[in-house]
Amino acid sequence: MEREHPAQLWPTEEEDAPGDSKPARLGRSLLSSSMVGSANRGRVLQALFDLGPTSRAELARLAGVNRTTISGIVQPLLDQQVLVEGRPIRPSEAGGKPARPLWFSPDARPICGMLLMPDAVHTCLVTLEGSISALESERFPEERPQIADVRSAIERCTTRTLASARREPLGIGVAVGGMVDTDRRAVIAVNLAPVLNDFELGDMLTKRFGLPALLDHHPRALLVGDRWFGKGRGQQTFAAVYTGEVLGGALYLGGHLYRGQSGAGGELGHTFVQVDGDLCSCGRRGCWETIATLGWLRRQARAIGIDDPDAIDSGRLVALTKAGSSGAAALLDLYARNVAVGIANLQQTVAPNFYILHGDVVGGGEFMAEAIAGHVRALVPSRSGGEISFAIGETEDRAALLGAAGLVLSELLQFPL
Amino acid sequence: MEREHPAQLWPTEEEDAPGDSKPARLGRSLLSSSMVGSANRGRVLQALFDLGPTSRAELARLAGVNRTTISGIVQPLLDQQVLVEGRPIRPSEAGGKPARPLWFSPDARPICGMLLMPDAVHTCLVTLEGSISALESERFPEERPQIADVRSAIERCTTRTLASARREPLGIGVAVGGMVDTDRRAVIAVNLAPVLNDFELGDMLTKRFGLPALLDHHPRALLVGDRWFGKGRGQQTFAAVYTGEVLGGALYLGGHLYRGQSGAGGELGHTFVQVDGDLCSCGRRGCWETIATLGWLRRQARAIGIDDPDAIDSGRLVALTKAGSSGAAALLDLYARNVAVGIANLQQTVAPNFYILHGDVVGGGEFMAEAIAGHVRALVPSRSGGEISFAIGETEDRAALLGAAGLVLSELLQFPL
DNA sequence: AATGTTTGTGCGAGCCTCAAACTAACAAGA
DNA sequence: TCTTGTTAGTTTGAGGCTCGCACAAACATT
Repeated sequence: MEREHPAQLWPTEEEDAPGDSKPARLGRSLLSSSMVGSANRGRVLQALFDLGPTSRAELARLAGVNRTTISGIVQPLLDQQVLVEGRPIRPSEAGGKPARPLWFSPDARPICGMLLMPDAVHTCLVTLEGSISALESERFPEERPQIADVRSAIERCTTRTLASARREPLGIGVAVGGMVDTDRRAVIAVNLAPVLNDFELGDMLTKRFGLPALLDHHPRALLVGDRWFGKGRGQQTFAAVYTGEVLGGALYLGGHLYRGQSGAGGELGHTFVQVDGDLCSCGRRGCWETIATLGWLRRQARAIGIDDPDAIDSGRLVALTKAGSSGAAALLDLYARNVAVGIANLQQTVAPNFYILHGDVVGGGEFMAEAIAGHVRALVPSRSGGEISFAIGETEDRAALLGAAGLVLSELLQFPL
Repeated sequence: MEREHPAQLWPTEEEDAPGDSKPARLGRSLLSSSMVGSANRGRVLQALFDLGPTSRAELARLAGVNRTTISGIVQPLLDQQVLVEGRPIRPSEAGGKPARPLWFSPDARPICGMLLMPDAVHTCLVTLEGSISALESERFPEERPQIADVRSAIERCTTRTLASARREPLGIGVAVGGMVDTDRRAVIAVNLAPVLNDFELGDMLTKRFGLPALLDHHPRALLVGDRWFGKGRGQQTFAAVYTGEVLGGALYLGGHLYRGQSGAGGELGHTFVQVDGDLCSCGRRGCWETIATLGWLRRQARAIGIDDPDAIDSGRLVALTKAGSSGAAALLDLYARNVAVGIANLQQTVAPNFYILHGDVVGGGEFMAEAIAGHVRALVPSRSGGEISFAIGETEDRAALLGAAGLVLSELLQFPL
């Protein structure tokens, strides 16, 4: 792996150091001509992601700019082997010079994606085309792991993955199954793994591997994975919703990943849907998590006498329903309704209008998604311009790692205006 | 009122006509040099709003740009009398040439603010400094009003207000007490005033008065009023929450007013906080409106035997509590808690961290706001970087009209990047 | 009166996009 | 086969904008 300049996709601005010494910014500061260059380069690349292989002329038409502009932006990217020209496309019957579609080079620098869970770490390389390779995993010691164990496990895993990279990765993106401070790039807390509390993983990775590193929590990573590599491709506004043992969500609003202060927001699991309802693990009452998690589903399954209730999930529930179990059908409907309640609230609050479902629901397939969609539509007062649509995310393992890589991509493509 | 070029604050771009003929945009299209000019002009003006009167050198320092850049931006604005130079400020003891603070000229073109309620219309002029003048009102006929009556009432009212304008206003902003389609600039529906349903007010105003006209619903107008003229001045992310006979909210996220598809979003009143709870006016059960409106408060007041329960509101509730009524104190606490539930959900979902309270709560003053704030803080799981703060908005009449004017201002200052 | 400091203004350089002209590569038809 | 029409991509010069530098203006201090 030869050594390259750290950030060449969006070249050589000195990045705002964490301890930014500049005085409080005026809004965000003003634009300069060179920023226009960076921003437009990012937008062209983003358009390529959204459209798939596209010629310069087509890009120029869609953007409403001059062809020469696109050529000027694209040429350096071709030189850097970020992009390549595909084979000429037959012109229409009107004739004309064949267009050469541009697409991401397989030889472009990859991104390292990392998934940090309570019990293990997974790493891989992701190309700009969205293919995964060099997948590695490392489990943490089960008995009272020390932070040193965790650090060395992460280091080993990452080292193995990076060894497969032919070019230096653009950065490392980490999806964390817990709370994250995106500013400090640190893990705040991970349920069931107190060893990870207050763990400055971002700094560690940057120091150890000399690469930019970004952390975010799991649902937000799923969202950006969907945005660049999945069903959210090309969407300007949508939400990702994760269900399972816990609930979470993330928002992509007006072409930007939304993060609240230091990465808050999207903590949907602990919104109230049943004031003074059942006790939640957070100590409050009536959180959405009390009625829409797998834990709730298991309790209900047991109550109505479904076989092996501890192993119930959307997949089995759909199978039982299709096999004719009326009890399962009723439970599925109630579960779908309960999930839909939280989504309906999100729809009323920010109206993303498009939802990508992740987690347990994926196992239930289209059937489950349709059940939820139906309830959401019934629970949201109708409104003009408000068709609500749903999609199912990638399978769990791929989604999270693509998402982790997507965090880096978001940072590279979204020039901060 | 002499005739001027329609949009001179942000001068002479041909605006995107409503029936924009350009093909589907690439994300949003690329930046050009001239857009940099417009965007930077907008940002400088925004900074002036946020900072108050400020010299060129100071602006340049805060923005981290060259002084000449600011001079270049500001000079045309001085020529157009958008800005004026204030009197020189004494230099510090270090000496130096006295700075000349820039501020909005009282002779700058004003904005026409309009508030459309079920029973009446109110109009006024708002200067860029935020002062209100030429206030006019017109009531609609009480018995079965026809749309023609409403149109002529609005025209008369607007004409009287505009007659007082020394320069042609920059535009007309309308706050509507009901549902709005911001794209079509039309009223969709107003509770209790079916005559207003599907009323294309924006087009009518533009045709009749030759001015740009913008509509938005009431809570969103309150938010932008706060942003430019009120407690939200200079904030990058915050929320406005309206309580009273109905509930509503609006979001300012990352320096931009947030609108969902065709102006949805912020319809907090019909988020679920009590699944299968009391029947709501919308036909669903357990909406936030069933536990946090004045209607709920009146029912509770009657139930516990408070004097004149039909006239209860935050103001009286606080007064009774301070006078020592334990029943009122308990009711106040419950009311504050119920309001806090919806805010806590909003905090968990988008984490704006700063809330400006409008509507009934304003009458209860700091006491009421503190009660709500306390409950919100208790209802939100604690989290790093998450101090939640509250402010009380302007009194109802001023807030809505300033907000309506703020809609126009947002459009002028936020150059769409 | 001299010195130091800060504000605001010309001037040329650099970066970026745009318009127009030009070359390259194809289809269709005489 | 040759001409015409069409589309893709490149070259070149013009115009906008910001930046750095130098300079005049206006103040405080000594």
